[in-house]
Amino acid sequence: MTAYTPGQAAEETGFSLDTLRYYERIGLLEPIERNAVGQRRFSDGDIGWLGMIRCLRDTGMPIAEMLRFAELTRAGEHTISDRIALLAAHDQAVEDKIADLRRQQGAIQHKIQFYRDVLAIPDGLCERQDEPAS
Amino acid sequence: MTAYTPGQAAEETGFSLDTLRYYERIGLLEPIERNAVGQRRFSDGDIGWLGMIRCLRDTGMPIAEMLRFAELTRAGEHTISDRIALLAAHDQAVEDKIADLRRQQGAIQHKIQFYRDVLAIPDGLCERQDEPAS
DNA sequence: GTGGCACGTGGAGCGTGCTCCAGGTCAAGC
DNA sequence: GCTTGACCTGGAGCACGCTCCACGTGCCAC
Repeated sequence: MTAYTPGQAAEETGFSLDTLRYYERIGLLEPIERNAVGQRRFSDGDIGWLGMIRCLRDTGMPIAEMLRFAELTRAGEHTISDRIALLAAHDQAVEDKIADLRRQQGAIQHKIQFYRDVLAIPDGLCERQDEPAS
Repeated sequence: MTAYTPGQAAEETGFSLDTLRYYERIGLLEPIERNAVGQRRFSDGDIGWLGMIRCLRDTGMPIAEMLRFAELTRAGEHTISDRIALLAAHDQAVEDKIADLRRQQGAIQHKIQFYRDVLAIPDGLCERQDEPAS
């Protein structure tokens, strides 16, 4: 079982030192172990949990909901179905978000093509270009 | 050519009245036409532009970059290739974001499956469940 | 023993993107 | 003529998620 200094934990997880302290402060991390002089020593478990946090965060889960997940996790095995529900809802939210992004991306690509077409028109032939609605 | 009251424009575009005024204030919209008593009347062109804004906003473009796009658009046709470049870069950013979401979604689904497996283990057979790294 | 460095704490501050508020104008309806 | 409602303005305030700061400790190298 490795112990990570704050610097190593930051390196490993990609969170800044301040963010790690912040997450501990708000209870997203449970209190991190300390060495003799009071400095944090992150465990493998902490690093793993931070991986989960990063995953949830990067998929757009707000901190409040991550906190709820953290609390469920701490509360023990009887909360597993709640955790499944929470994650499944989030999974669906991510699915929806991706579908939305794809849709909007289509509009952007359409617009790019519109501009390309405008550029392709020889100068004299171009009376007046009005932009389409979106 | 229809004219939209602020309320209608909000309805049509999904932006709040305050947001519409805010966008005009910061220059994301050019100054909206006013009627005799100083109330805004949005044109079809405004509504179309707001559709573009919504599309860019919802795909995560920061306001500063939308402002740049707005300025290019106002500057005239000689900026079209710049606009293409801007939109193409954003299109790529959206593509990357989607790929990222898919990757992280995989991890979430993996975790859900892990929890489902835990639930499937009959009570006595379960010595101790440690969570995987993520 | 002096620097430099990695860490600690509590609390303030910040960037983004709105959102709200007080106080006022006009038009329409009762 | 009074209320209601949609709008106006300038400016303050807010939610979120960090990020920075001042000041202090302990350890190691020179």
